[in-house]
Amino acid sequence: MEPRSDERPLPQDVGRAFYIFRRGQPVCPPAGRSVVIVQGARMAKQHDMPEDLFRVRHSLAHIMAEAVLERYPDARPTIGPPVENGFYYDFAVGQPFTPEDLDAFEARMKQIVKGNYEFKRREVSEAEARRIFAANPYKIELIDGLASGAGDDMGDEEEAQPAGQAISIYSQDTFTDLCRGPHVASTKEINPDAFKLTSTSGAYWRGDEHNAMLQRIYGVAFRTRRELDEYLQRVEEAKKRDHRKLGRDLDIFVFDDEVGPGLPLWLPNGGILIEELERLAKEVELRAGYDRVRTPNLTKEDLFLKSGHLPYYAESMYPPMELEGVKYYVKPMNCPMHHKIFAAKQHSYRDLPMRLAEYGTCYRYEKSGELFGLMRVRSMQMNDAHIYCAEDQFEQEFMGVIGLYLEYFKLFGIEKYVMRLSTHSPKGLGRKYIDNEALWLKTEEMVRSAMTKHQVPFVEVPDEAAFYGPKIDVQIWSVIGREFTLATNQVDFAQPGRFNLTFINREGKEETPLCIHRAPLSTHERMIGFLIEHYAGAFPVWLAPVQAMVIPIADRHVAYANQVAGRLRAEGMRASVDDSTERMQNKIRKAQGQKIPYMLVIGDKERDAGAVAVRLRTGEDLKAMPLEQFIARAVPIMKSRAPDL
RNA sequence: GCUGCCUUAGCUCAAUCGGCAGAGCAAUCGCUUCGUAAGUGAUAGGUUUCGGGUUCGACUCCCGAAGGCAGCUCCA
Repeated sequence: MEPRSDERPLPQDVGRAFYIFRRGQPVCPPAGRSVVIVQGARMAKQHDMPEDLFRVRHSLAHIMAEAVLERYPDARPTIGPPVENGFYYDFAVGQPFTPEDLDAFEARMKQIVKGNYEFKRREVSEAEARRIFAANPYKIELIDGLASGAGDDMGDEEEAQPAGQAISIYSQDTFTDLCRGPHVASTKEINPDAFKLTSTSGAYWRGDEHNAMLQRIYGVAFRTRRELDEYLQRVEEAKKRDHRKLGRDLDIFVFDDEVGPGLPLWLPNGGILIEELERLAKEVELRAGYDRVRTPNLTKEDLFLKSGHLPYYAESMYPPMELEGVKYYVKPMNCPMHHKIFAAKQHSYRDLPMRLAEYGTCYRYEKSGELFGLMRVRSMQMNDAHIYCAEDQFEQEFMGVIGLYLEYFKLFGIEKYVMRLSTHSPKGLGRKYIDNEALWLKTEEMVRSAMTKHQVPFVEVPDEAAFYGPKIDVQIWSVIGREFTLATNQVDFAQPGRFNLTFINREGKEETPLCIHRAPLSTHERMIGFLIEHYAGAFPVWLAPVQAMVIPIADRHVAYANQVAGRLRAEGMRASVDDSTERMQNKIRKAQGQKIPYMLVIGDKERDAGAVAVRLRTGEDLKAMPLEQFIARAVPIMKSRAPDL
């Protein structure tokens, strides 16, 4: 088996796809609980990770604040929670921190830890808390929140505390912080060699870009030096399979400054990946009853006004071009045009469900800082389709799409993902979301019950829906740990009405269909970015840009090598001949570097016997075998899209 | 977009205090014709990302822009 994208271990004891999200990050389950809530998960936060680590990380955040305040007395600590692998603390401070600051903070923290200071908890009245933190407007704001029953310095606003509950403060050495705890009893519980400050960055107060920007310092912390080293090692290893690096090494894609940021150029090897994925999608979608359509990359403004996209998405659309007084937009999604295709004909209930598929190319003007290799780009080709169905067909259609997800994940061996039911939030109605709460609740329940009935595990996260309806997103992680939505399955109760889409039902009356937006194979960009990392560049045979490299040992073997490659190509394999003047060893090394599945070495013996000596990229040497025998082995593996070699 | 950092040959990186811009790999041309992860010689490759400034002199210092990286925000 080829390596999978698993170097960022999931919390232990957690069933796959069964863990909890907090602020979009998966977090550990309560100690001793192996399966966790699927819906509306809210939990006592001190149990998000083993409690001793939670205390250590949380306490280190306070100790870091002490070190920061010693060096910068004007800094104002704001919020500093433990997080996966460590902790951070956000400070309001005049000057951003420098790498030298970090070194100094870390050195000072080690001293403090070795000082064996006690962490003392004290409960204070609201008035006293206001006195203690009078010089820190951020803490005062937190106290305001506590007094009114909102969150605390963990930044977890959803987890409301009863109003009027006692306010607690924690002190160690010279530092006192507003804090719920818990903490270590003494700094001697902290291993001074098992933590490290890793980075600084800007971060908005309370995660809102309209607020002031604070300076965040991240640290990682573990129980032992060894665990810390292992973590740092894992991070280094992960960088090696970063799709941005492998994409260049394997000649899959490039970015060019003169073309523009976020606009990838697919090299021939990338072109092959795209072709293979589209071939897969077309086969699967043909079987699943989809019709393929094609639509323009450009449409008049009116269409996006009608769809309702412009008010919500204008910021991430390329600005319009105006011709003869008419504004045209480059499309950021295909749906409005698919709706128009549905509307082009009158439909009977007998036509439904109607499934319109298109690998459409869309353009979205993502903010510059949001671009990320292939995972977040400005031009993308989506595995898009829209399913128009009657309400009583919804469950089957929606779960049919989920079935496609699962089929693809099995094919690719994707095991680390989470399905997320993204729902609306009441406060976003009319702003982020279509203002029809009844329909939200109804469609959310439709999805929830369909998923539950079919026993597909999911987590539920409010305020993540599309503007037109709830959705099931499939969350995956890039090799460096960033979370992305890979695939999506969205309910749309808004656009069919806006487009006056109707069908004639059994009673002979007009009825508005539901629409399901879905993209199980994501976009080519994100899917391939993910697959590069998932396979660490060692693609299964069917995806490998070069499937077999024929390696003649000496010049006199080149003619036969070309013959072999020709025979393989006749079987539909992508085979090349390395006829460079290098030695065989060097040719093998290069082919290994390109992660080519099969290396076929050819010398006198093979030429004379009509054979090939097969070396797999795993290093395994299958020795010489008749060419036809190799074909009998490899071609079925290729055609069946098997993971084997 | 915001905060910080970075940008030297196709790639990975050097260049002392401001004093002649270098190496490995890759590429090209030879020699070598080899049995499972680097044979060998030579050649070429640079307006040090771009635009200003300071200086006798700038890869090096200052200002601005572009692109990238980390995080925030946002997202397929």
